Amino acid sequence: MAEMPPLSRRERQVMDIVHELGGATALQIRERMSDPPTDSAVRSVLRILVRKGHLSKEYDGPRYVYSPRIPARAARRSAMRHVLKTFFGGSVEGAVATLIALEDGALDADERERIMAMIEEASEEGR
Amino acid sequence: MAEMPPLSRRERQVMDIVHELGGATALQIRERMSDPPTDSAVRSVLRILVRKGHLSKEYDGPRYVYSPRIPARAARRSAMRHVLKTFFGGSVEGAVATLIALEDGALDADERERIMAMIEEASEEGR
DNA sequence: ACAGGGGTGTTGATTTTTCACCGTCCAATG
DNA sequence: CATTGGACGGTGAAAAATCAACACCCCTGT
Repeated sequence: MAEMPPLSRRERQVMDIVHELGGATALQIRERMSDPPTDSAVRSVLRILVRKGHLSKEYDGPRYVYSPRIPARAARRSAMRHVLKTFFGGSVEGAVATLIALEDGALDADERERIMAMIEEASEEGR
Repeated sequence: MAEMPPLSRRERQVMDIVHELGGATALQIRERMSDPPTDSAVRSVLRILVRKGHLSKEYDGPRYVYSPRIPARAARRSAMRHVLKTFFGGSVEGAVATLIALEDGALDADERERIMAMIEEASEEGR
């Protein structure tokens, strides 16, 4: 059950789409691709991803829905940990800075409050 | 100058290492790989990355140092934007939550303060 | 019952990626 | 000098990824 061999280009592209949607059909996935190959090509990589254990198939009505085998929570953490390490030298501070500056100007009062609260809690837990 | 074809597996692995180090020699890169191929193999993908315009070579003393062609700032933003979209549905709040919970318990008082300050500023700017 | 359409898996060929062997160059060593 | 060792790039062959054609369903409607 080791996670071994990193994903190929297409595989990663498909995984990203599935992660973004939570779960998706072959068609939905193909629609979100910028350079869509044949429907059958998409299915090929889907099949591979299932065999490798990264996706699961579930029969929903008349078609299959593919979903990440890894819980969303874990996937999020893993992805975030990776960019944190790769691009921010592990600096949470730096990462947050970039994050809040991303959606230029956004971040309404509510959101701000909730984030502040989260940080409060997080640091209290630490003791 | 189009950024087009996404990187292959190895290419991405190498790019990540170079990003993490800011700049690196062929040897340094090879050392950081979990499954290191031959030195010459590493150099091959390096050569490709340079040709594709993702890396630049600079002669530092007796050897080449490879560095990302894209400014670190832009790379960071781009990477963060991608995980934000893919794994957090664009929710900055969610992303920050995961971020601060990552280094379990960590986040010393200073860091916490600085982050709070940043958020304050960010939201004030918005008005 | 038949035709048409969507959804799926298989297969084999083409393209890309990955890699190590090898030759060169240079600098330091004996 | 001759030799050794590190750094480098070219080349072509092996392996992997990518893809489209094709063949099967299973429906639904004619």
